[in-house]
Amino acid sequence: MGITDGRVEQSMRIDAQLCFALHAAARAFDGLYRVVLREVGLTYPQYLVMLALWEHGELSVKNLGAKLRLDSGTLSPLLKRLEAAGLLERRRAVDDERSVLVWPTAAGMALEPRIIEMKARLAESVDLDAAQGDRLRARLVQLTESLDAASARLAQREIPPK
Amino acid sequence: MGITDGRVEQSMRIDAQLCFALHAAARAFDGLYRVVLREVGLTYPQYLVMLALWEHGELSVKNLGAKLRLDSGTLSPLLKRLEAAGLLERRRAVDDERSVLVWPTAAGMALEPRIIEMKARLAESVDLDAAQGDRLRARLVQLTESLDAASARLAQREIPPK
DNA sequence: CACACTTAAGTTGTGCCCAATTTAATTGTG
DNA sequence: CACAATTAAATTGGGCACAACTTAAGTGTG
Repeated sequence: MGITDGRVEQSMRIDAQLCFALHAAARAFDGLYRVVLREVGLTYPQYLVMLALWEHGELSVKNLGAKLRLDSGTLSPLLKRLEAAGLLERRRAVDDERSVLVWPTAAGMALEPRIIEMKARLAESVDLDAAQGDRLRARLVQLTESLDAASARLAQREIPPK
Repeated sequence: MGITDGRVEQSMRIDAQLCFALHAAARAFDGLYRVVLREVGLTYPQYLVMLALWEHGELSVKNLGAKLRLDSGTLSPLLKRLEAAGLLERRRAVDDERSVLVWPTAAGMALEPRIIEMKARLAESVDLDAAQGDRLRARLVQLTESLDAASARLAQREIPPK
């Protein structure tokens, strides 16, 4: 294959890819959530938005994006769909007309207990020790941070002249 | 918030979500790869396809899908784009006209050393111990399996009548 | 005050992902 | 052999993710 270092070549194998394993696991989780979320008519990202709103009551699009790591290009149409579904409302903030506030409607709030019940069923179905899962989660958060830092360094190096 | 069990409510918090951490890490990895893959004009899924082709030389769309966990709905247009870019070729298999075989062109093969060099730069930029990374990968593979098993169980329960 | 700069959402375009459906080829069974 | 069932790709449609750009609102400095 035109390379001499066995270790480098080894690192090219798909099943050795941490990145690939990460994607596969994320998609597997997605698939599982999709099955149960279909009952309430939500997609996984929509579920994350509702989760954030149940926790915080009201959020600006910007804050929501920061929490979910999504930009307005993704959120704007997604929020529009949730608004059309009657689960949340949107209004420009009075003190700063640039920002848009989002909060759950009564129907949106009514969804929470159903989702909690659903998650209980899910947790039961997946064989995953809670403590172990939390350790894994912590390692993923740490990984995300170091990846973001690396991205920032690379981006900076690519556009170095101010 | 209308629920009495503190632990259940705790499990609703976004930052407690393994699933969310997984997504965020996958997207962070994606972002990092995007920066460097842009130089060679590949997206991350396209890169995975090329990786599989460098390793196996020739694959059917079905086999490719099994390895990458993608279906024809995703692969068909993606492969079409890679073909248009001159990186691979496609042809119906002679022994079974249903299946389509895919293999890298010379230009596609020529990309491999560039990618290897690129990955070396990446590895250097990300602060990640190799052994630790591999342990994490193994746990993710295991998680994926148990999630898939749970999905299969749920799907079966939902459409029980034969 | 004026004007450049910055910030927040939204829009557009490209690509990915999946579900559902379609088409064509192959296989299995009476 | 005939014909139902299965299989492999491709297509269609909805939604997510991001880059690049636009618009409008706020900020800061001369």
